[in-house]
Amino acid sequence: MKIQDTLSNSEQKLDVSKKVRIYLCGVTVYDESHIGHARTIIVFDVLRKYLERKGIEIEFIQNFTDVDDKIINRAEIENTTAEKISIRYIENYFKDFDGLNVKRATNYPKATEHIDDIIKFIEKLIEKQIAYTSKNGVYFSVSKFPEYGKLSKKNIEELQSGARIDIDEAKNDPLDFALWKFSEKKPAWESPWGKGRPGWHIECSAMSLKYLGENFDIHGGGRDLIFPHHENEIAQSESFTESPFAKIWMHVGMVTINGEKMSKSLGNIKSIKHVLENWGPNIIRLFCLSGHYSKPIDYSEELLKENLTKWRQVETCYYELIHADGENREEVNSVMEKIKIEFSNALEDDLNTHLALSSFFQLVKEANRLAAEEKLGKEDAKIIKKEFESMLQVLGLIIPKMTENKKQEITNLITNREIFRKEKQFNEADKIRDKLNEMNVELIDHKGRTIWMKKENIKAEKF
RNA sequence: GGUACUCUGGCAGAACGGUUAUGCGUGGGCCUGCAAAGCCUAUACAAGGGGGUUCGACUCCCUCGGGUACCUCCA
Repeated sequence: MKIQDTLSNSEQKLDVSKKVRIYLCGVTVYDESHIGHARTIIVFDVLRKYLERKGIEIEFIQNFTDVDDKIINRAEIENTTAEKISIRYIENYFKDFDGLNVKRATNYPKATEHIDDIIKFIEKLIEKQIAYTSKNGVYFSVSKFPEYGKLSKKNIEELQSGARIDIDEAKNDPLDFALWKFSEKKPAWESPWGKGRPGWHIECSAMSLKYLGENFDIHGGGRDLIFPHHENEIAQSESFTESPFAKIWMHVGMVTINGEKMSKSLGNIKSIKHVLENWGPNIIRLFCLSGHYSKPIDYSEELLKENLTKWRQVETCYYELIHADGENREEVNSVMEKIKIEFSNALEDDLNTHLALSSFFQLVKEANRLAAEEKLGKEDAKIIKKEFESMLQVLGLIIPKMTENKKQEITNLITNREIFRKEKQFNEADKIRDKLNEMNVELIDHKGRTIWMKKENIKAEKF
């Protein structure tokens, strides 16, 4: 598999000969997550699920930043503790992302639970004279890391001349960044240099090293983390280990809205909770995967609607497949084989989910075509269904399941409707159909038989 | 201002020098008791502007222009 690497600015082969170690920068837990977060995490979810389908073992680490000024501010506003805030939003996070059908990471380390590791990390940097203590905290000396800027392609002189006026005259150099901030209040820990809390970037260096070791395979996050966050991580980690940090840097494009980045300050946030309520997980995932991950994607109701149409086709396909009972054999093997290969090839090539989706929809169309032409045999359906489900799994899409009781109830209603239809009592027959529609069950009349499909309840569809 | 990315048909979006993908939308049709869903079929001579390189460019180079992101916290 090839992945575009931000550092080398070229495609790199992912080594899958052994366990693949991935570190994804997660969220700062001070507020609700929005679909910008969702996209990044869904992209990595698909990457992970695809690799796992190939039988590759994955160690997937995603951190929670649970110590940060924003959390502290929020706690002050609400007159509560930072810990309570972060606990609340971690719970919130899992609610959102479980709802989006994102597989849980191997581990979700939190900064506050790794203070010792962070302190040890900083100690060694001080020992190496790469970090220094000032009156406000411990700083990383950027000038001691000559390669600084290699990820974001910035050069140090330009950064220095363009640096905004820094209030902190305790720093040797305006580019130096905090590893440890002195503070007496609230979330603060003892350290060899004084009471305080870690800076933002150090946690990822310390925790990725702890859980994934040196030189792990993929480090990811949103594009907006390239500078300064990931740049600083490289500086810290490579100074520490004196060996290359991550092998591949994979960055996901922003979600925009009306062409502008979705962000708190612009007030154009669409929370996952809100979108999930209205559109459900499948449509959101289809939307997030509809373009190449590295490019921005513009959020709009029209696009979600477009994906709703597609999702209905997927549902139809599923129910046609499970209800297929024909004898016909169309020799569907070769087509499926072709689609299957195209699907995988697309993902192998820098996780081209858009092309993978095209293949997937080709399968859906093929199945629906056979069904519409009354040619979908039971055996063929089995073959198609196997691939269908495999792709569904990789894409993280889920057909809502039904209880046996409900299925029986539907079958009974359909039988009754058939009787009315035979007797040409169409009013009565239509009443049953309406009743089923209210249950979000749609009937598909084939020649000589009627099948049903359960439609996912999409609130936004009603508007 | 600097750096990076980006600019494809009504919309969304691929293809990384030679097949004008694909989806949505729209028109027509099939199926149906009527619908719905689905399917079939038609539909766009598209490549930000201008130059090059080449037998041939959406794809490479130059240039001009638009957009976005980052340069402070940010997925």
